[in-house]
Amino acid sequence: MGARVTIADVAARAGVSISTVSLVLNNKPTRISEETRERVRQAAQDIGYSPNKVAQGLRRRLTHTLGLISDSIATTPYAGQMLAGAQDVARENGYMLFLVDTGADPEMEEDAIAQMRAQQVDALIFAAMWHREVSPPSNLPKKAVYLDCFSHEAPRPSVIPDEVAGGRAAVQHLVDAGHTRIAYVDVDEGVPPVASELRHRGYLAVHEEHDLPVDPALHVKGASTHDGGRQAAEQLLALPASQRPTAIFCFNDRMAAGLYTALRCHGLNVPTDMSVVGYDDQQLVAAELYPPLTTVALPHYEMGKWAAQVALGIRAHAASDAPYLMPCPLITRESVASPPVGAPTHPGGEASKKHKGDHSF
Amino acid sequence: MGARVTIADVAARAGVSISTVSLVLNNKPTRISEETRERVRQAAQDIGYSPNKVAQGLRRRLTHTLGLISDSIATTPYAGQMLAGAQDVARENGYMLFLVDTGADPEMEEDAIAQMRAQQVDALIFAAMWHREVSPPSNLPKKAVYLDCFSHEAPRPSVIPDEVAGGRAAVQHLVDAGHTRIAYVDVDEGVPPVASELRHRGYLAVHEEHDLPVDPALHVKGASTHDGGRQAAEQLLALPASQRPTAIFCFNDRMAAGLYTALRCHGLNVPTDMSVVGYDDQQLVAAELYPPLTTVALPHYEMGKWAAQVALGIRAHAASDAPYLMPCPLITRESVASPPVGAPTHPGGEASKKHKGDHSF
DNA sequence: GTGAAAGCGCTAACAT
DNA sequence: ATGTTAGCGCTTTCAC
Repeated sequence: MGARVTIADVAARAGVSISTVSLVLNNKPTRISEETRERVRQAAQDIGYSPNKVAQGLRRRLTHTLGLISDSIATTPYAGQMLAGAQDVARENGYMLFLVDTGADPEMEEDAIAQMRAQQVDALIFAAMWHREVSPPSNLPKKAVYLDCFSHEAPRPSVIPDEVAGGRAAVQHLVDAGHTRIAYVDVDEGVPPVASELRHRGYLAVHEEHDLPVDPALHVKGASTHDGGRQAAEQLLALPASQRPTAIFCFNDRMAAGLYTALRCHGLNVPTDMSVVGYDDQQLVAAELYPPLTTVALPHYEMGKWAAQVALGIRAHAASDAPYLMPCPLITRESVASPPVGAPTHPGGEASKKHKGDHSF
Repeated sequence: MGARVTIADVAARAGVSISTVSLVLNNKPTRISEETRERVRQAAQDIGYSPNKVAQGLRRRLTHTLGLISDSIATTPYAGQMLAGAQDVARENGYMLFLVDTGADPEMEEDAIAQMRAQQVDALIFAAMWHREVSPPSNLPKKAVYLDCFSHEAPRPSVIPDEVAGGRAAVQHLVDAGHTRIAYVDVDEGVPPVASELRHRGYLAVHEEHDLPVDPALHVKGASTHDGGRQAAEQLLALPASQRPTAIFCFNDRMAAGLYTALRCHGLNVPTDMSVVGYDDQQLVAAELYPPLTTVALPHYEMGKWAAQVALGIRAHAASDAPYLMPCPLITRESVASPPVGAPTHPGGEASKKHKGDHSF
């Protein structure tokens, strides 16, 4: 854009050589008199000089740019906080962020990587909108880092959410509130997201730890949408009274919203008749449900920061190929209460201490 | 990153000078034998050469980068499609996108602009998350363009949604369905968004065109959230039966969701008991309500494209300072039906043709 | 203490 | 039809 003022202009105005200008403006430990330094700084200030980053980049072979390639985090209302995290650490460290969304198209991914290389980015983040395994193009730089995804074929430093711990936290919270019959509304998709099984693992672990029986009828599935949640809830509500859950742990907030709808249609109240915990802490959704949804937050912002920090070498990461597991905090709101009095605690209403390992199916 | 292969390497391998390489790789109309051209292309291909954009940028004084500064579109789940639009245009035209979110902090905005200039971006977009007037820093380049915002002090080409037409479309749709008592659930904020008044203008225009009376009691306000919508609905529902609306036009989808909640709590069904139209077509919200919400879409993607196109000079824009008004399409889903039979058509149940201009309050 | 000069990788006159 | 040369704006030895 306009700013055609170069280092030569500063030098001229300060009556020194351009190398002197460069030296003082970069605070090089070269011995230049404080007097000249001041004169140079003043001159630069006066004419509004700001170094041309492109020229600097060419010379220093460092562009102070960070590339972020994602399938669609930038263009989807879901995981934008990852961008926020990455952006913040970039800015704090004087980096600019190059962004490209590829729609997960391999050809575009490869092209995006080529573009990033051509632009001489100093570091690169390869991100996914939702936690999954990816197969990045072969031209992915060695120094890239994965954000919200990982790859076995092409391992790199990687951050993903600690889904198992998240699932545990959700279910433990329900158990703490007194629930023993807890349903898991799972997602039912062609390729189930890795999160699905991981969260369920957390669900099972808590059951095992508390010697709670696991009722297969309480593990229902549906599409990962509002409507999927609604339909899953209908399944649960169709169960005989003695078998019904008193609480539901839901794969995500969208489905939890569907749950709310179904429950309300049946005249059931959240949380007095049914407790529900979601997952994601989706912005503009979880906190806006009525009542506000207790849920497990996906640490998008923190993961974004982590990725940018290790990409820029500001943060060390373990040498192992194991992804870094970012904690998923439980966000307590108003959708959980004690079970209604008189609710059955176990199938048929008989309380029982089942032996461990009985929760397989 | 790795790619340390330069034009000199290609020249060496092809047995020509670097200028020849440059000439053929840039398809310059200089007469170089087809034979040599092929040899050069082959050599480049063989060693995986890709021109250093930084060096090119320095020399050509054109970096093929587009800067996008926003208050928070990238980090908020709301208007990400603007980014998508800008990104798509950038990519299609061989540009890379520099992104920075400033949180609307003037100091950060100024700094972001300075960074963009220093990076020698070829074009700049200044964007807002929601349609508003902005006061950009004084260092905003002359060639910048506004996206989803505008400024009187520092005019530039600008795109904003055609809110008046959107409001008209919504209310006209309701009138077409047979409604005559239509409420407007407005937003009640310290500084009301410019959209608020504009959409209301559309509401009034339709009433005037159809000689429909405008009942001030039907213009209620609340916070622009789920809960604000819920409370506004309660106000409407507290009206005597004869004064109740049969349809509600809502400032945004979040509030419409709150409306749904309140309606359901009162045992009212959408759309048979009450029709509702929202605004925004917010991703993962509007289509996921139950029933899916008929709403007016904010043309985020199209606005993003427009901004990028005029910023890059691919698209002409009118010389005037008037912002370009992007149409807001009505998205018809399932929240609108005819009014219930027997519903009053006007206050007190008496139908009436009021004279024009009677809708002031 | 400060300046001259070389060069980052590339483009574009200008030669040949 | 192709090569030589002079920079783009900056950093960084190396002289003085």
